[in-house]
Amino acid sequence: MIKTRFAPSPTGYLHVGGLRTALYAYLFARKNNGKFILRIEDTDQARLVQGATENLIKTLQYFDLNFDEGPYIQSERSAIYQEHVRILIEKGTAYRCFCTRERLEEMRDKQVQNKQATMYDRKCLYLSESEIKAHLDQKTPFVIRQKIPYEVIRFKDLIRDNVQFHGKTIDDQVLMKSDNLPTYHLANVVDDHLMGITHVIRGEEWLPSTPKHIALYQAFGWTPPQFAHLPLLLNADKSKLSKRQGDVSVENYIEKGYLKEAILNFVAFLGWHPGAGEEEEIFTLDELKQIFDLKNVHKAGAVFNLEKLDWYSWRWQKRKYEEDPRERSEKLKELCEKYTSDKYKKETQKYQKALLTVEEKILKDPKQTDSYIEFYFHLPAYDKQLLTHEKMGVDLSQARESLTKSAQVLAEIADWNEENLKKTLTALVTAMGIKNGQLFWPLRAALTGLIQSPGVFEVPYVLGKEESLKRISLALAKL
RNA sequence: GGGGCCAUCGUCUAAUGGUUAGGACGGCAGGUUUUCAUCCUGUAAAUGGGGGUUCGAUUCCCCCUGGCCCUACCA
Repeated sequence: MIKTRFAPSPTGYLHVGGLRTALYAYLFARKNNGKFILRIEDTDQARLVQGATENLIKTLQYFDLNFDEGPYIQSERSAIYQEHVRILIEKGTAYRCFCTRERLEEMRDKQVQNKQATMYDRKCLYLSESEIKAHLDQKTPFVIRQKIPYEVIRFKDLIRDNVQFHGKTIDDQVLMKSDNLPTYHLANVVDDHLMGITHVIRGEEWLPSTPKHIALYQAFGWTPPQFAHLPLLLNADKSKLSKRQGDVSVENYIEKGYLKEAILNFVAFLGWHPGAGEEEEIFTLDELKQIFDLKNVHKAGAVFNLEKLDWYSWRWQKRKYEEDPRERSEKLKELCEKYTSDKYKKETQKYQKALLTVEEKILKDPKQTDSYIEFYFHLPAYDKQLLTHEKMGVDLSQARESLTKSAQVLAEIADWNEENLKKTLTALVTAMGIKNGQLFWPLRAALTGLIQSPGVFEVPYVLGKEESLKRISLALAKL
């Protein structure tokens, strides 16, 4: 039975790279009718963040990446690791190291100076029984190190095929810290084995650690699981995706209004492709479950490119809202609530009408909501040149004429609605014998004071008759 | 310094020992639209370099170059 796990550290938020790792591990398990479990790797007390675990679980569930077991919490499994490291010491594949941090630092400095590899010199490996006993009696703090075998360590990675390292190039890893908590390497191997993980799917940054893990499995006499090291997610400059160069927190993207389907679809395609000439790029989680295969995961890292995310987002919005228009209005409501300032909300009727005219833009970029509707409430200052448009054949005198006539016919509209506005204004175009743009451009510009805005029929409707006529006369005053 | 991984348009990627090296995003141009957006059409844009193997290499092998990852009592 296939079993995969997602094993994040609770450092505060879910990293987009972590989301993709979780997704692949989840998809692989589901595709093969296996299990997917969650394990929280919180053995570093210094990096613990309050509430991070809860947040991680919540976010995973938000994406419907449901786990079948767990969450297992490593900090609660301390006794298990201690028992296992004891076995290693007995077998002689791990040893206590009493070296002080100062000594280690000094040693490393020297090695760097001499352009040597920085590795522990195994001083404590050669301590005699009595020396060890003396240290123990004196309660000298110690760590437990893994004795890396002096031999070639090979393994087959599901994505990278054969990989090998020589033990002599690998440092004797700390397995148990002086606070009696295990390091990643120990806890990870012990847990993966005990939890029956068959496939370790994780980021490529772990590739150089894998021989240490293999050696550990061997030391315990266990069969190692299969490994699949995923390509890294990269910044625009190709370095490992980092906080410094942009948003890496999944929660931030949710906050920004991206649909979960879009986010998932997007990260799924960062480093993976259905292959076989498939050209469709929009897939649901269920569809991904059917077609996902580790064989189609790439080796090279993938730049995390937000422009494509925007496209996915738009495509998913259209798809979802076509399926369910109610969802669209709920989403819109939620976004407006979050992104428009209260001063606009006070003018409830106008505000709501205004929103209708910019719905699509809000969905595409919710944070701009305020600026989309601002002009309805305050006419921006503008130059009279805005009322002209060379390409459309609108000069200042044309603008004056169009606006004057517009004001006349608009003043006579009794029932002020979009339909009537459209009827009246198109009739005016015909009557004047001019092109649409020659009337509509200056009118829209006068009403909005903007170079781009919602349409010329909806704007005056939202503004109301009085305000519309007022803005037209303000424009005429400039001419 | 040591070890390892990787290399197709700007980006995400497809494909194959023989193709006009395909798609998508973005760009540009045009069209629709009163403007922006949407939508539609078109277009530019890639196999890092050098050696092999082969009738033929982007594909297989080697070297180089470049990029990245690891090199903590972090994960």
